[in-house]
Amino acid sequence: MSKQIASSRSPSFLKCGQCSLGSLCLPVGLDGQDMVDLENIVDSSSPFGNEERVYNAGQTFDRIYAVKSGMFKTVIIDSLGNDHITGFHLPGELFGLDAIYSKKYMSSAVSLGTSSLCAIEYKELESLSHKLPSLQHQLLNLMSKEVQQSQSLNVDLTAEQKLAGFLIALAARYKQRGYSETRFHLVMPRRDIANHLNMAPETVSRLFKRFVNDGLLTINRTDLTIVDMTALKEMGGCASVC
Amino acid sequence: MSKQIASSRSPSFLKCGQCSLGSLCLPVGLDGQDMVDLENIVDSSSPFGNEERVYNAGQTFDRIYAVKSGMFKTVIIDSLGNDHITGFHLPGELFGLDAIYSKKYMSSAVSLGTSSLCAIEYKELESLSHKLPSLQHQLLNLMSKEVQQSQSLNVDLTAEQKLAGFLIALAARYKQRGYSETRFHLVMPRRDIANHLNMAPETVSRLFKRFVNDGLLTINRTDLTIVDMTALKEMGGCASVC
DNA sequence: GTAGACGCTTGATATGAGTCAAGACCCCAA
DNA sequence: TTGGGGTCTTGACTCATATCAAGCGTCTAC
Repeated sequence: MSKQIASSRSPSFLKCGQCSLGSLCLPVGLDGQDMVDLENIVDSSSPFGNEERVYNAGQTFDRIYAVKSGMFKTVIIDSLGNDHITGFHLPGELFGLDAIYSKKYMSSAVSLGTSSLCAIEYKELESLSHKLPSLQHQLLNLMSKEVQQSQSLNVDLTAEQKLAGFLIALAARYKQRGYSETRFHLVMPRRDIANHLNMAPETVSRLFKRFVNDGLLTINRTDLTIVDMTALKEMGGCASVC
Repeated sequence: MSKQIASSRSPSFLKCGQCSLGSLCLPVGLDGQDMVDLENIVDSSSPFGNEERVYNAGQTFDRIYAVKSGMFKTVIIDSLGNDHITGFHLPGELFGLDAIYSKKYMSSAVSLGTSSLCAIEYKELESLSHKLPSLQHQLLNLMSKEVQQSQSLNVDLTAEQKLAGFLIALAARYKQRGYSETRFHLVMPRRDIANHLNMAPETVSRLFKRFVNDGLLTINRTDLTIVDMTALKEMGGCASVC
């Protein structure tokens, strides 16, 4: 990828210690010199435009990424050429972790809208983790969370339950980041939501209509408001986040 | 759990350095004193009987487990009471890793047939990982593998593709452990296979019949022989293991 | 042996969600 | 302002797989 990566030393770079996402991201538990050590292995990228690629499946793994702003999706492609969105990544979340074992990216990472991220050389991160117990701890925690989340996506639910669960989880993640949990923008197109949840875009459309009719939410293109959170949670069966 | 756990110092315990699973399990990359250090935090359990529980969902997380012999399944239960088998674990594989983040087990672990395992206090494992770069490396690798695998289970496939993929992956894992990759025992009941793959037991039954009719495999209760691996792989679309 | 239980198989039917096809809406560009 | 391309919605129809309901093995216990 020819994307320009600014060094952490460049003036435009907001260091981890100053970043508002510190409480969600890798720096959890770090301060003083430890924080500086981490900052020194983090590089900040210039923004990505809509649908711009960070890396492609099959590329040699070297870095993991943390979302700084906007949203990224990770997409795997099976041998038949069908693609599947494994996740949408919000600010403070990491992606690329699935490549550690295989040493090459198993998925492609793509920007949704205008988004930016931080890149961390994995080799350096692993070394630094030996020195900094808190960093190792947080890295393992974040990977564990990832395991748990992708496992809970596997449960057999109706389309209705899956979509409700998806919205609840998204709301919770926005809330965690200090945004409204009842009103937010659906950055990704319906097609992407459908793909991620293994359903047809038409089904997503019909379900949204039903949710609106049932007074669970209002929606205007990408502007979504959750009207009855309780009912939505009940419907989703607390599938993802309870 | 009242299960007896023998200390690694007890005579019956086969130490990691002598264990044939060392090349798959945590000890990868360790030797000398490092191996001894690991052995000292590993406890070996007495065998579990069929359907016996190792831990229950909701219990406080303290240990991760490595399968020594037999097979274990991990089961999550959603708020509606439906259970879902997140995985079957073969010798050398770890489970309980999804609990690191949440600090309590998200799933229950259950023995299939007579099986045994090793228990590792997670706190001690994390501490030891600071000291031993190779151990940290392997732990992160195994977690990454787990992420990748559960993600690839999420792709939208037909029942036929899912079952074929499941058998291929199982064959590959047996091969890795020095067993035949074409002939093995299906330790788990049809019901469990169906549950894991999100289908009805009847569908599994019908598909097995079709696979036999099409000359892909022969099956006698739990005794399965893959006759045409190539065709099976093609059918599975290399979904899990290529 | 025989009875009971359990798991597996098989067939008939139902249904949720996919597919196909058309139309509506929205946004941008000229 | 108008035209064109994309995304989203809606309706009609199809199909894969679930569900329901027997029936069949096979194993165990007495």
